Amino acid sequence: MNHVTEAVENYLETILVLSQRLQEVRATDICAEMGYSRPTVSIAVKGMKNNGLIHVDDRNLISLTPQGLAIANGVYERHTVIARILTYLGVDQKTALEDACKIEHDISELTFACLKKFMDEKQL
Amino acid sequence: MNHVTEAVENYLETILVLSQRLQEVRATDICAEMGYSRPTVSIAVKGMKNNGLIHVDDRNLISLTPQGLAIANGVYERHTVIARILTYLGVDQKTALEDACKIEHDISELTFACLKKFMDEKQL
DNA sequence: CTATACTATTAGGCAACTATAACAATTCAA
DNA sequence: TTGAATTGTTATAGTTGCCTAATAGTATAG
Repeated sequence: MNHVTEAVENYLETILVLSQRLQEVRATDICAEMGYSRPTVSIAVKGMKNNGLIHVDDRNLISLTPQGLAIANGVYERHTVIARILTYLGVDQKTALEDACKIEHDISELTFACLKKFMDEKQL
Repeated sequence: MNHVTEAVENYLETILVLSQRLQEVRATDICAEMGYSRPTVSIAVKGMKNNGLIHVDDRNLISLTPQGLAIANGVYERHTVIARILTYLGVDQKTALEDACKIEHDISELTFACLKKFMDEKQL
């Protein structure tokens, strides 16, 4: 598989979140959520489609493939754990979510496992 | 002042570390430390010089200006605190340092303060 | 059914940050 | 003191990821 960039991780995570929130997900929804222009999202969608990360049907509705879903779930889980740990350390909700959005792309499997273990032990 | 990119933060941090390790710091040393080509570092050095972050003397020796030093110290302090906290959570030394290199550019002032406070309380 | 609004794509561009190749300048050792 | 190695720079190019402007296609309301 190709390397998945931070940008693509963010697109996939956004699609996952939108899938839970909306009946249907289309490029426009991604624009609104991420604050990017339509051409930018259009090109990103094309790329992710070509890499088998998403499926785009004949009505332009977007869904995650199993492969894309696996990545999205991974990123989202990191996001959640990081945000929780930052909150536990005293960071306010808003900042914790913002910082988690960035850190989620940076940590190794190992570090993630340790963070998760720590929070599990704290029963949070 | 201009926005300092992650790349520039890394160059400044590297110069700080090299300054402590070596008598003199030149572009070549940065190449060796960071694994970048000479042209790449040459251009980065020129930019940082123009932005008043470093000084380059007539023998091409590089030093941090007060402004550059302030940034480098900030990044380095984040790096240290993050690496220590990850180690405390059970991450091995090598991985902790690698991940800290990435996370150090992403966390807000607020999150950094909380991380530091946590480690201070643990007396680590 | 047609005009409007909405959605998607194409074309062209720009800023960062990296690279290689080639050249210039400097240093240093024989 | 000259030839080789080291160091630095210029020119050129590729990738990523964003943009605006313009075009094309689709859906919907009158």
